[in-house]
Amino acid sequence: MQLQPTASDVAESLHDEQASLLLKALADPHRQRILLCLGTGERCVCELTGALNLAQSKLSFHLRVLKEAGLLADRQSGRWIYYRLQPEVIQALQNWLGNLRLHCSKEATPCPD
Amino acid sequence: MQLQPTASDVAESLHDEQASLLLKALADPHRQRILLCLGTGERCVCELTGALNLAQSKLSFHLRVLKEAGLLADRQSGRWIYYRLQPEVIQALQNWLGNLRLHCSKEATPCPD
DNA sequence: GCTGTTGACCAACGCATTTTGATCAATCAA
DNA sequence: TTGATTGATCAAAATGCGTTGGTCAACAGC
Repeated sequence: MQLQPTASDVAESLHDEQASLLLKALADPHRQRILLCLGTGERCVCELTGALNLAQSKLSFHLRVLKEAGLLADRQSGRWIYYRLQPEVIQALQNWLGNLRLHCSKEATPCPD
Repeated sequence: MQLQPTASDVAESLHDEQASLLLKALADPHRQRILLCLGTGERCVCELTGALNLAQSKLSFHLRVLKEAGLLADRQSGRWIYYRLQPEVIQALQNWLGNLRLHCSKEATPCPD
């Protein structure tokens, strides 16, 4: 049973449904801060708690949302759990957005009366 | 007084606050469908109502959210109002996402004990 | 003018998501 | 084994967001 989309699932382009999940996960300010922080490299949860000044259970909740969307991966090392971005998934979302732009400049046919 | 960010405001890169507004606007499935529809070109509200099968006031609400985020522009022609995507804004969001990927692969320094 | 149509706006309601505080499992050191 | 630390999970409360139905302004045709 596959819980999260793997990187290869989304490497090239994204189904609208997957894009929807990603965009929903990205919509929260706390989660955006988490992503910005992880944009500088992998980090342990205990580091994130301090860096972002978030209550532990709140951080854990948002990390889970991001992970379930496929945006984050984690690894355990002893007592610590390290999270990192999944750049392929972000790339796929960039591509999805890019597709929106391809033909959007076509002017509307005027509404008949 | 400037209500929405203009295209040139966001042409190159995006402040985190602007990105936040965009991502929040993108988080709703109805709004995603609107964008996908407008991805094929400019459309009148009355067309969108039919194409997306949305109640008028619901559609109007979501169009406003997207417009206030800067993702859409509109023009009036007689009784009709035509909406279109703002490709520069979408491009800017793509860039914002791209920046996340630049340095994200740096491995964490192990947590000291 | 009057009427029909298009589409924005508003407030009340209801649902989904977030927050909070507590508990629990796993790991490690003493 | 005991106690401390890390981080996930749960239920309840709080918050935020979307929906609904109604009203209103602008425009066009009669």
